[in-house]
Amino acid sequence: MDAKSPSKRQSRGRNPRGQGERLREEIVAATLRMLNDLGDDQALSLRAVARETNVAATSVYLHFPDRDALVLAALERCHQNLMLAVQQAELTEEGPVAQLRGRTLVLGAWAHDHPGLYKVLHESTLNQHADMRFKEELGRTTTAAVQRCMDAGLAPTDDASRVALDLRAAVHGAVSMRVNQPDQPWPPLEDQIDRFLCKLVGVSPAPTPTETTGE
Amino acid sequence: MDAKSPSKRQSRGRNPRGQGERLREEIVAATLRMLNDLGDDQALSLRAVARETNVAATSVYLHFPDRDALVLAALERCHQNLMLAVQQAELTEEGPVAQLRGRTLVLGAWAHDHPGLYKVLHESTLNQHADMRFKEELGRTTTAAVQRCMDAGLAPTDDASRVALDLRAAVHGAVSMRVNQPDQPWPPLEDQIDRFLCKLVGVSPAPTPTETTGE
DNA sequence: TGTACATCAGTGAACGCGCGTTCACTGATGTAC
DNA sequence: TGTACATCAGTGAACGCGCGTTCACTGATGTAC
Repeated sequence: MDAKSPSKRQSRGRNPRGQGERLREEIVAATLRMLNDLGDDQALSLRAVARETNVAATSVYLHFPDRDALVLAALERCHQNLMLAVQQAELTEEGPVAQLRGRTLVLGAWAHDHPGLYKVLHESTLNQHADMRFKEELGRTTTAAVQRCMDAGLAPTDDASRVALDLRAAVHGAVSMRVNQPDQPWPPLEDQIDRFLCKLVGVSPAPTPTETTGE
Repeated sequence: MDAKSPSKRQSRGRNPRGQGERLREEIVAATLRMLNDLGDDQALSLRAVARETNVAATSVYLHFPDRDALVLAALERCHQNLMLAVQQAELTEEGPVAQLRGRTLVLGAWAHDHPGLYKVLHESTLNQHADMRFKEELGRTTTAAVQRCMDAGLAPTDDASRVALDLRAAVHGAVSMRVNQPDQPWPPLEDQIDRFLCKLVGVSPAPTPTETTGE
């Protein structure tokens, strides 16, 4: 009899004519929520997404040809969100080094806030079986950010794509370990990222000596 | 009529009296083979393992209380194998730097040879839901290897466990990216590992005979 | 020596479940004439 | 203005499948007496 009653679904009601795409959004949102909880794309079922959306399982097929298409669409949306957060961080900071640091820290923070999604995006078997070329953007923008540091003379000139790859690998590894073993007593990610920026990219130590982040 | 006939299982025959534990070994071996192919523990079914072993599904219960116990036992075995390979590499090399480099390279090579197992061991959701404390050994031995470099004056003295964690994170990230996106055009892992050793640990460049920087 | 019994190594049928997907359908809202 | 028809947004029942697990069993080999 209540909204949370598991035995019988709320009717939810249908969208007005011409607004059918709204359901698509709700389905994608539910998919992202569940993928984040599960941390594994294979564990997600189309039927569970439908239940979460308060909709018949068949209704999902109104917007997605099959389960895999649904998951992939959700992950592309997820990647867009992540890229947006990273760009936002870059715009907030001034100077190439602060921008590179800002975007890297935000990536770490995003992973901390959405550990399951980070896992699915970067570590699920979908990476092998599906076309996820949209992910290449992250590599390109990282290289560009590193290149800007070098161009400004704030990092030793080197092959920017190679340096960016090293940085990306190190940060991904640090994040991955934390995401996969959240109960382990990890030291602060921020400090580790700063070490990577110093040692791998060669920028001078973080401009903020304590924790006063920017302002 | 043939060994590979999918419709009807070969009888396989039973083990002689007192040798029942052999089946356990076969089941674990099949589990590891399949986990490596799948790269995901959730995708592995007890029934599939039984089929692969040419045995009734119920026979698995003779040696493991349930599916999860089977997977966990296989992963513990898997970790033992990995540790053995790493130790072996360490014994082969002479000097703390060569030993650290050797163990790190072997870890990378092992991941390259068993990408699915590497994924399951380090990136599966089992890490969150099961007790995999046996994995802590890898961290301890890495720290010890780094400490030996510092003690010998071959790396700047620092908090060895912190430096080891940075190295481990970086290498894990580099390996993880390659394992998860095997079709991407990655540069040689060996070079990347050498850069990590130089930049993160601070040892002098690899003693490889190619350009002989420090001979 | 025979024979009853225990143990060992494994089997086959059955259970209930959730899954992805297909199919024919419902019922409200718009539109052509 | 009425009315037939099209479109839209979504439903409910059904399909066959593989799954984890339980249960009672089989049949060979050892052992006590």
